[in-house]
Amino acid sequence: MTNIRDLAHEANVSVTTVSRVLNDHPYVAKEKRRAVKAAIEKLGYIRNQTAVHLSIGQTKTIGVMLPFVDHPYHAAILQGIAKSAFEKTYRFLTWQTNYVEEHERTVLRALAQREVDGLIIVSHSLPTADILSYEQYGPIVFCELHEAVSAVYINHYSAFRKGLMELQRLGHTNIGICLGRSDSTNSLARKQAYHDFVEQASNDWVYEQTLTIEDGARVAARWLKQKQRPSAILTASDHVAAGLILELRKQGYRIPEDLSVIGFDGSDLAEVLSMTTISIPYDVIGQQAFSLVTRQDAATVRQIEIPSTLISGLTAQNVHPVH
Amino acid sequence: MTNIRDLAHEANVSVTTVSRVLNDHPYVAKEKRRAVKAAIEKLGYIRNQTAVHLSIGQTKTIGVMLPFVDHPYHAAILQGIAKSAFEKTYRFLTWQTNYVEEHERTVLRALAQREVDGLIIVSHSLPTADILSYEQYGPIVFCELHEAVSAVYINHYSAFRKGLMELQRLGHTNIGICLGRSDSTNSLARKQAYHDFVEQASNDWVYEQTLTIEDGARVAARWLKQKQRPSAILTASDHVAAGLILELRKQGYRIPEDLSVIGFDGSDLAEVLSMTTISIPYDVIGQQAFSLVTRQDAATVRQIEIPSTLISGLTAQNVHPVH
DNA sequence: TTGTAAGCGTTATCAG
DNA sequence: CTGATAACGCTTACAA
Repeated sequence: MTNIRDLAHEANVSVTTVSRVLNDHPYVAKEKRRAVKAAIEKLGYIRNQTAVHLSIGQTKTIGVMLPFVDHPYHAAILQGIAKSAFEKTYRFLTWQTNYVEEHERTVLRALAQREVDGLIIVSHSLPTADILSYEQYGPIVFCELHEAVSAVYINHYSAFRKGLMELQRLGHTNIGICLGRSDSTNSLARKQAYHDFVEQASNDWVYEQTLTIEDGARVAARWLKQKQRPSAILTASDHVAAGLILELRKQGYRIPEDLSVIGFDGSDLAEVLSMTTISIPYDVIGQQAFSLVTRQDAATVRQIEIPSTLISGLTAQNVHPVH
Repeated sequence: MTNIRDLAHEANVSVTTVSRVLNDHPYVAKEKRRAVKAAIEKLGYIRNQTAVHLSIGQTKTIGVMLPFVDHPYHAAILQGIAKSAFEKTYRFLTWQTNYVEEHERTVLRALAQREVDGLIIVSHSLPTADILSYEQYGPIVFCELHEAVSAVYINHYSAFRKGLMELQRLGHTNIGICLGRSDSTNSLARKQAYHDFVEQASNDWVYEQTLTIEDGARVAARWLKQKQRPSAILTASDHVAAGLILELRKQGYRIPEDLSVIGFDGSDLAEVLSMTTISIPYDVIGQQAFSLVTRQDAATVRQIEIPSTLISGLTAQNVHPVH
């Protein structure tokens, strides 16, 4: 493997000059520059990035911690990161943690070991304070809102409020909600919005621990068993909404006549089912998180709120009058 | 930042001994080992991986080239890679190319520059030969079948055959197919299967360039306009099938009564729509590709075929007799 | 404009 | 068992 010393020898210059040519520095005589380029060509030289990284003390790589790479909205964030990284000729390393704390620790260790210059944490289960103790090794940006951390986030309180308001505008008073992981920051904000804005809020109508299509079907089963049923349900993901809708239709119920349903994410699934949903620009989250983690003044805490949008579909309508 | 020299000084041993302790080598006296560990603790030492990489001449990182990180089946492959990489304490760098050749070249260059030890190419548009010229820099594994390359692949010919046979079993003779990118290896294999196994094969019933839900809706529009319509369509992705099914239902047609549809991938979408589909274990592709690219004898060409499975759903049924 | 030489933080050879 | 010392391949003062 040819290195810059070989080049220097071949071109009859010093390694410094070679390095300068390689990095497009000024102050290199035309002929020498030409000579170096010729040597590069002749010897088929290719720069060894690892050596560059060691020398400059940076890897030009950022790390991404997320629970699942193949969940639609995490993948969408990843795609935003990929886009930005490519544009700025950065690389990114991805770690799938499955929310396992020991796996999350591996990611933090990688930052400490200088494998990456900074970290984007899409979602985590480790206590925030534990994570922040690694900030000494490099900037850390979250995609969920916490106090005193840099974050690019969705205001789930106001996003949920949007959905609840829409249902109330349609005349619904008996409204239920589906939540994801029980104690996540997001779920807490959503629950808060529910209790703040829905007068008839009832814990019987809070369906917790719903994440997948199957969970949606289970919500349907529970709804069917209830004596007092909500006339509308606001979910925390299009997947759950889809499971709910399709299971009820399979049972002969009509959506939205028998139950209004609003999804969350604005995914393909929502589009396919002409779902009313709250759309989130996940790719923008990724892009902003990337730009935050690579700023010069990355040490400064910065919080960027990403707006959500209600998309009207055919799964939520005026409350069905009781005969 | 404390380094092994500091440790050596603190523990009163040589850097070699420190390195040995760090790497759990035998032949280190108990007390010295203890002394080094104490020094590590005291100075809060953390190993610099970049230096390790430069020294051992490997990065313990593999690169992944794929067109879109947020397309369901690419994401599923990625998740398989993520799983295997984590288990073997490897890292992986992801590049999203959007099928842009210049972007694909960037990835190859990264291999040459030793940023990664090997490459997994999920899908590409660059000529295979161009890619293979980079094999001198490290092992390259494809997720599509080509001659003389290591690959983990789906036999699209036989997978499509499965779908076509199923439709014929149901009595269909007028069968159409949807294909993705026109000249991709996969499309060619699928077209071949179509012509080999369907007697009434007709180019009017080959819908090309279909990749998204919207494309599926366009297939529906075209199908509606045709005088001679196929009674069944085998698609190349659940997304396309979903667009087709939902658009036709919207227009008042019944699936499968008016048209039998078979999807491809075995995605969430298929599940939601109770679709008949051909399921592919994409995560397994990722895992196998990873194990191939990290083997000792990675230079040897190895090809691993991944099996596909027909999943019966409610979107394909016996051909509707003409009255 | 150019070059010498000292890092960057490890690993690994080889002699003791 | 242990330790000098030479790599690994590049960047960057500093001096000329």
